[in-house]
Amino acid sequence: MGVLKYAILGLLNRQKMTGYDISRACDTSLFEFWNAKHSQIYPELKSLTEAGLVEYEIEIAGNVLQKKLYSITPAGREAFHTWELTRHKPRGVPKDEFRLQLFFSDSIPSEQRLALLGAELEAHTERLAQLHDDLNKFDGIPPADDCAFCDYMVLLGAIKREEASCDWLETCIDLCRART
Amino acid sequence: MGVLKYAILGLLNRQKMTGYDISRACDTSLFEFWNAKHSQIYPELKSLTEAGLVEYEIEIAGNVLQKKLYSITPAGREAFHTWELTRHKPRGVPKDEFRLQLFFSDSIPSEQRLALLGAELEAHTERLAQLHDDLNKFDGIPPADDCAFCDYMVLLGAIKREEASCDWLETCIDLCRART
DNA sequence: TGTACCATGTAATGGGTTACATGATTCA
DNA sequence: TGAATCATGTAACCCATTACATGGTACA
Repeated sequence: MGVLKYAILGLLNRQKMTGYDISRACDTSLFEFWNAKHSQIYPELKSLTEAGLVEYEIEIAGNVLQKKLYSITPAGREAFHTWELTRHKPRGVPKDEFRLQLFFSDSIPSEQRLALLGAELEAHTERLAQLHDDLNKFDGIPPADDCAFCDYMVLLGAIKREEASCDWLETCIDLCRART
Repeated sequence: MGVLKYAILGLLNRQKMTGYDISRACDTSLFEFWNAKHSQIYPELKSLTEAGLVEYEIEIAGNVLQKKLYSITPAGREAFHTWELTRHKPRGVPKDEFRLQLFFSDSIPSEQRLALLGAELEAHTERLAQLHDDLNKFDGIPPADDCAFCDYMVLLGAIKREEASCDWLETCIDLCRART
């Protein structure tokens, strides 16, 4: 495993960044499919530096503040490229507390189950609306060799995922109502 | 957190089981939304026993083999029921190595990207076929108060999820072809 | 001058996987 | 009698989160 490593290398393959920038990227551009806290990123950058896959230069911001501006090394690019071309076996199905709850919901009254389903649907509907807003920021489909095109594809994936969740939850609600 | 605890309590709320049975259940009925290895389950059962939420009786199978047959206690039922009725905040988006890879795929040749997308589509298509087989085992929709109805709902969820994945991957493949 | 944000780290803890370790039962 | 499966556990390690800890910069 050790996928975080490649997330970082992939970002640095595009441009020089600080640990803080990488942390920001996890909260924004990578948000839909990866995440990491700064407490994980800084140690990882340290070990990548020791492994010779990245390097840094100190930059002074303002008067005193030292920023470490990281860049990828040729060895790092090589490692990233190998990973990028490899077909990785999917890890098991993601854990989902809501589905676990629903799986055991024959043990609670029907109205309570409907309440849980309704709340879940509301959350996904809201999330879907946000994603549609993000999609509307695109001015047409970017060209395929542009990294904006990748942004576009993963955003489409997030939208289809949320749509499927909403669709499923609506079906469940209908079924519960029809069969009670 | 500590959701595994409730997965176990939920199973024991239905029937008495051994640690091994619980382990099996994780690989089968819970597979679509939860999983745990036996090395995690046995210690958890120990701590649940210490907390008074479950208890066990020794059963002899064959001549010698001692099985621990666990059952839920009233306190355990209480704890499970509280969890079951609570609306839990969803943990962040699940990590997805493929999407990470796709996000960085502007760095590789177009044919390679299409190959990755094709392989991923194939895997999801196969998985979808399996799930449809599982659905066909149902003889109509079970009544809403039956635990088979819960099985049915989570299976529908798994199917919609896979359908969305296939749909998305097909869209990506089309887009890549159209814009190259 | 205060607040939001930029910037970097470590420590403790929890959750989870892999590997180690053992032995009984069932059925062909 | 051998293989698949049932059955229970521990140890080492890895990944990740929360909390601890510090301080500078930009801007209103």
